[in-house]
Amino acid sequence: MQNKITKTLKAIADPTRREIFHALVVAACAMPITQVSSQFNMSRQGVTKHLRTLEDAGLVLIQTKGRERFCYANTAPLKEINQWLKFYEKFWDDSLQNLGTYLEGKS
Amino acid sequence: MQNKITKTLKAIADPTRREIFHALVVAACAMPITQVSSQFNMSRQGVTKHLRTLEDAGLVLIQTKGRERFCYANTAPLKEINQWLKFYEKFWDDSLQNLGTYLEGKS
DNA sequence: CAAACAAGCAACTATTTGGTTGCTTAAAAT
DNA sequence: ATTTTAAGCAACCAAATAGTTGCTTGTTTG
Repeated sequence: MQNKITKTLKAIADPTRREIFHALVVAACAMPITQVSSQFNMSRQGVTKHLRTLEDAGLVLIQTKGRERFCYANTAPLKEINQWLKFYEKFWDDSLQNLGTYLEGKS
Repeated sequence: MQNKITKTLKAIADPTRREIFHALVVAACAMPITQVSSQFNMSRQGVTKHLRTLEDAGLVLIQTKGRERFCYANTAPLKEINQWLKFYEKFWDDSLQNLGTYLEGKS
């Protein structure tokens, strides 16, 4: 349904999800869901939903071990966002002045 | 209500909005709303709503001239996303291998 | 085996989002 | 001065989102 970059952007557009993702990145080791959710002022199910969104975007990988499900951050999908941004870097710092130029010509 | 980066990310998380933004960037000149909306298979009001979201994120600047409202892209807010990404660049390419290492230690 | 624990599933709710249409206002053109 | 045009506003709608709770399932552990 949604393409990859849209999924990734939507995943990180939510501040709670950015926090969850960040926590997993800095943890540098896999964590079972309960342990993740214990760090947030939210029900386990709430966190699970966010984790699923992140997993769907590939930003979190989950591996089952017995009754536990270990979550781990994967930053790779962020590369695509970086690529997307690269195109617009060319336009940084000259947008406003162009607007000025254009509007002057009009008046 | 929402902080800046969240607004920016939400704005570009929508594919239609990314298209509108892109069209304005490559146009390199300000365009009245009707002209923007003519490029999309959507009502003018639909496009206007998206433009407002983009404007609220600072990605589009709008200046009124008579009965027209000229829209212009401003890429500056993307810098903040770039900053956000920078932190995670450090972790690119080693996420998966760390997971492997961790899980091996567990078994 | 029984108790405790990790997590999934389903149902429900409120809010936000992406879109529409109809009507009004104000500026420009004829 | 009338008509056309640009755009705003408001109301409405369906679908998605962010969250909750209650219950079940399956794995550990005592």
